[in-house]
Amino acid sequence: MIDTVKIRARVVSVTDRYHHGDLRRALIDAAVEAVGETGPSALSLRAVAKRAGVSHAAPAHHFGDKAGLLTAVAAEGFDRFADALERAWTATGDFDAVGAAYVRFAIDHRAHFEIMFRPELLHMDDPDLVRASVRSREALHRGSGTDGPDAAFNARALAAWSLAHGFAELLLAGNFPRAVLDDPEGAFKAVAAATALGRG
Amino acid sequence: MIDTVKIRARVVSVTDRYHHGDLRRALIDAAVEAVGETGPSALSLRAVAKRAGVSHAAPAHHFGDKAGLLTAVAAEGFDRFADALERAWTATGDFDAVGAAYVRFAIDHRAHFEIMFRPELLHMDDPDLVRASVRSREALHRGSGTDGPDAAFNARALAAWSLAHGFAELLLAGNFPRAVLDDPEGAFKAVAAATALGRG
DNA sequence: GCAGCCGTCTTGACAGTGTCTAGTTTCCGT
DNA sequence: ACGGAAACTAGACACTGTCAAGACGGCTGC
Repeated sequence: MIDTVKIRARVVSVTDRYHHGDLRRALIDAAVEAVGETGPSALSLRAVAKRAGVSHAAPAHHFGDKAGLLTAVAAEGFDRFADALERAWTATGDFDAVGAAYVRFAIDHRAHFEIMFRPELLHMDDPDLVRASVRSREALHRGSGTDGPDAAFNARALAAWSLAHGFAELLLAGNFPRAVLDDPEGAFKAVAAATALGRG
Repeated sequence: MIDTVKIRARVVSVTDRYHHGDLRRALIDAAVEAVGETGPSALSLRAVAKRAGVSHAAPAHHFGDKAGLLTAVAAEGFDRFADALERAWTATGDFDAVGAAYVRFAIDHRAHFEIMFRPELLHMDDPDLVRASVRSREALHRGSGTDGPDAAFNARALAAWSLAHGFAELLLAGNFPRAVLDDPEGAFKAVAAATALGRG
């Protein structure tokens, strides 16, 4: 308890010091914020630095370059994504719910999601990114009832993934009517039902 | 015949003149080329201008700004997209083929496709873009057997669109194994078959 | 046939961008 | 207490998109 207080005090007071304390974390948060406001294309590294209250070159020290920062965001996103999918699967045990969680994540963590599937913005060979993205792929395969060694070649697995991903992408891009936006998870379940991919 | 020759000769010889002749067309082509090489995020208006052999500010005159150029590319893309979907539908009359055409288009016209569904890069209120995108949406609804007044709210229509779109996006982003890349249309048909969305 | 207009394109400038280098500040192990 | 290493700053560079002003040339009205 004493430790907790100590650490909190340190983190707070540390903000205006030369050594930030946890600048890496702060930069990721600032990047997520900025992406949430302006989209990933318009993201400026200098604006992120300013938001975190550090000099314009500080991000490069922690992430190498712009793609490095986005890679860190994507990796964090994939980890939370895997958590969400696993949670939905263990709670309900059917694909409808996992797919709905897929869509829900895209909406609630839009900034992360908009970066996660953009290879040209990332360092695709980053170990953390690879680990996290494999983790969420596995969670999804489990959730679509297509677990196993050759899940990648399984038509059912590809169908489940494509359906959820396409739904999420089209939704975020503004291609769906109001009714879908009002109840995205319900809409997705209706869509999944229309494909007989329902329970798996 | 004489006219054709005359026009061709004019277009060719006109390239190095002060008045380009069809700079608008040339800039769109150059943009598509550049996007195909470097992706949409790294697209530089100045690089496009250089590629077309004109000054760096020439694009702005025809398209207003960068988003204007991309909007023109997207509109052209949606028109060709609608053509392709309509062709597949009238030729075969089933959804499998229309979905396969969806995927085929994303691969063959990757540069167009990568721009078409990125609202933050476009002027979404551009009349040409709206017209063309509505056209391809209608073609798709026809192709998924969900034509009619309330097609947008039809779960089956959303399912078909989501499936094809998700498959295409995931494929382009490099998330599918080699086997899928070798025969994308066949893979999609197998995926569609797994959903009971097969014939419509 | 030719004067002038207007659309087409160029030139130059500006603020903002990512990234590199060198330098300054601070922490931490000894 | 001190020396090395890590964290961060400051300045510079080439490049970006956009804007204003000007140069050019095809077309229309006479």
